[in-house]
Amino acid sequence: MKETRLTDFQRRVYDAISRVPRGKVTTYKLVAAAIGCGSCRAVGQALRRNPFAPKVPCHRVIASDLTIGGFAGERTGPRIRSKLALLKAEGVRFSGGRLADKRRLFMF
DNA sequence: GAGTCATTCGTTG
DNA sequence: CAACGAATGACTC
Repeated sequence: MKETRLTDFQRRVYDAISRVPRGKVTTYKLVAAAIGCGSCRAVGQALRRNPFAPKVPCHRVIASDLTIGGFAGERTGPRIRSKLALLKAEGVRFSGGRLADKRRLFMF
């Protein structure tokens, strides 16, 4: 059991996503910019491990291209399907694997 | 210490 | 318009 897995960076990522209201989604780049990181990959890294799941709605984070991005460590597969279904259940509509309404994007 | 990653941007064909 | 490679920052083994 190691608690040291949480770094200052990860803490900011989870905090940023945690403040995203239900029915809205955010992008890796937005989160990265919100925490002050120049790399969007670092954000995905934190979500991929997601030690705070499901406390942290990592499924509310999509790519800046409005694409679904990834989920559960997979960029594609049945897990992504679940992510889409989950967002849809929250009021977020996706079309062709991309966010139908960018207005659902939550900006910090 | 090196490799990997759920990304993004820019350039080239 | 489409596709590929390079860049970047952090995490894990």
